Amino acid sequence: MVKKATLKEVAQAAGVSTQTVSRVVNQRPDVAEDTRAHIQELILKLGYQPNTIARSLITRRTHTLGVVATGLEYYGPSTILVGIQQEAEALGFSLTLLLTHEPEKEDFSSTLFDLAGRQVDGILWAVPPVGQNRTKTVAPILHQLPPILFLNQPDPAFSVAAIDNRLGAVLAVDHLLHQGYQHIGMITGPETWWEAAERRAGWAAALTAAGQHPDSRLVSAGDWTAAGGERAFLELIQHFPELNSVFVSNDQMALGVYKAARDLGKNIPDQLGIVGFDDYPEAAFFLPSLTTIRQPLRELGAVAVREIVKLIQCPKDLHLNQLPTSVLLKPQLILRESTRIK
Amino acid sequence: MVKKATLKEVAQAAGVSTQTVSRVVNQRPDVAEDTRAHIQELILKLGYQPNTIARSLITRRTHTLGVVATGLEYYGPSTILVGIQQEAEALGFSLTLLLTHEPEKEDFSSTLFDLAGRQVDGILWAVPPVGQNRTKTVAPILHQLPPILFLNQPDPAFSVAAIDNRLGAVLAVDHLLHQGYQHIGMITGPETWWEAAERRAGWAAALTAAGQHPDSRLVSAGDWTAAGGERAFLELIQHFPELNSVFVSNDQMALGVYKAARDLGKNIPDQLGIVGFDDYPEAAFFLPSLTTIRQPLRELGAVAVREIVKLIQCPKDLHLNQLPTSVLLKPQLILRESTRIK
DNA sequence: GTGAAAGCGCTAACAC
DNA sequence: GTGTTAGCGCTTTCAC
Repeated sequence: MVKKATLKEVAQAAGVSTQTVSRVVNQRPDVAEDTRAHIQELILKLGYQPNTIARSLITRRTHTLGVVATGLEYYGPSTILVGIQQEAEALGFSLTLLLTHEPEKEDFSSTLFDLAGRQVDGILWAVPPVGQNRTKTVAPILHQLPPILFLNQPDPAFSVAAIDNRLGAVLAVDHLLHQGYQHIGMITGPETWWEAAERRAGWAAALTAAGQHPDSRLVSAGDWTAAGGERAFLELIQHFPELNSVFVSNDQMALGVYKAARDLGKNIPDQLGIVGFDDYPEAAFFLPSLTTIRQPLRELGAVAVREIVKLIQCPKDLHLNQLPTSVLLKPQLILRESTRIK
Repeated sequence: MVKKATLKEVAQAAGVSTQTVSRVVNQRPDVAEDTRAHIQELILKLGYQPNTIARSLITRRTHTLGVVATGLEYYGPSTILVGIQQEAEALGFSLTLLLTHEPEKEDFSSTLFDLAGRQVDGILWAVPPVGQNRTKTVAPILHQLPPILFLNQPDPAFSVAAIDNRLGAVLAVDHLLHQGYQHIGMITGPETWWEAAERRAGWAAALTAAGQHPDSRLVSAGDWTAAGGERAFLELIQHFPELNSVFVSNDQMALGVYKAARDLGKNIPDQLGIVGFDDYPEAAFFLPSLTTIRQPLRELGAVAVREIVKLIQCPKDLHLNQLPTSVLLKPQLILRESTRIK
């Protein structure tokens, strides 16, 4: 790469001070029209491109959001990321992306400090919290960090945007009950994911409300994949042959259940009712099509960006005194064939 | 956010020069052991975090790769991104992510200049090239940009890493022919995607090699989604009722074909053979399971990072004289039930 | 081993 | 309207 032109060089070429060029570059009004035109011409000619890094050093704004995510191979996380990116772009922010692969092992504080060192204006944390160590690890260093917003588990100590997973699960189970299914099993995601825990809790709550006991043996854990869903279902049905419906924690695992059902000769929905979670685009194309819980994932990403930008723009001194924001979006039941009893 | 400690403040607290602190921070050997220990302690105590931006300004290295991608909602692109991120992290690079939504409309050069202004060390371009304007638009400004590598369409003028999509299509069609399917249709992706065009070309080449005419009426375009695949197939079968197999440009669209086949009462694989492309995790769980072309997508991402890092580390003066690199990875046929004729 | 001086590319604050 | 001065936080160079 050839050396790029600097502000100073443009200024010299134009015979003006760097300040004047700076004013042109930043579209300030107080420059004479012909000076501006002349400089603009030189900028083009020299291929001048402002050095964002130098600018950031002095303005203390990078217009960059740090995004920490995991599981981009799954529908949920990648859709949220798309939502984040779109809104960020619309608001003039770019993204620095960090992916973690083993959320359990992750060291919160070093990742956060890394991002802080990069001078991101704000942080979006989309990794499931493991246990309660968020409070323990993050709270004490919060004052050394830029504004941070978590995309899961609401917590009065932090700003959060999330989807009401528990409500989604309740919608799913209530629907199954309403359709007349009696024995409702549950296939959860990995227990380290907050989403998985919430969906399970919603399942339990809905059963309890209906006067049933949410026996933990009615629950089996998958790993978000179809293969995991199949495995979990086979395990479940072995212990509970009378099971006639399952609430599955995501659509991919539900597909695994379809396969197991076929292999066992169980008809969906007559002998086995299934409700998934996500409403990913293929769910409508399962055979039979999958009843599921639709999540506003892109909106979640967009809301998260809007909230963090609000926090960023709030005057620094108010920053810590301010109450953390908390947004909870509602999911929605999508009725299809996998729970339709004629 | 509270004001963070600077190098200078640490130096003052320690009663040494900034230089000495800098040496400690950068793990230089030439510092007395007790000086180092003392400073290290203060760094911890003050919560000092080096400002990467200031460092980059002077070292001219950001250890950041700019990634321009699109279609993260699809399996291919998001898997490539995961591969990119893993390898980048392993090599000590972080990512600045730019997503474009309408690759057709995208203005190459402004995006590239934007990234260059952010001082990324290298650029990974994972957006499909529209027509031939890559050559026209990018070539003339190449000398003003950091090293750039394209994740598609090989071109002697640029460094590229890609998967041999054409070969994949040939594998698919040859397999169908070998299984005895006579009338082989094709469902392509959007024509603006290089991958789609290549797969179509491979289909045509394989048919031609077998003495058949690749009639363009045997081709229908989808949009990578199951819904699009269904639509494209219905269109196809209406014009060619004798069609008994299709090569579908990705697995999601293949799922749409399954649905159409069921609605038309066509049995897979006896009356309709189907080969997909991607081998995304759910393909093995389709009913019947889907024969498809597996792409080494994560590896593609990893290779791309390795190549761009090589370019970055190559001495600047050799940079432009050097021949562009080109890596082409091979896909693989995965045999399953959707093409099995007993 | 350690420090002083210079400056990366840019903008803020003020003077004229 | 435009220029001057100062300095963001750090590393480089070279002196001691």
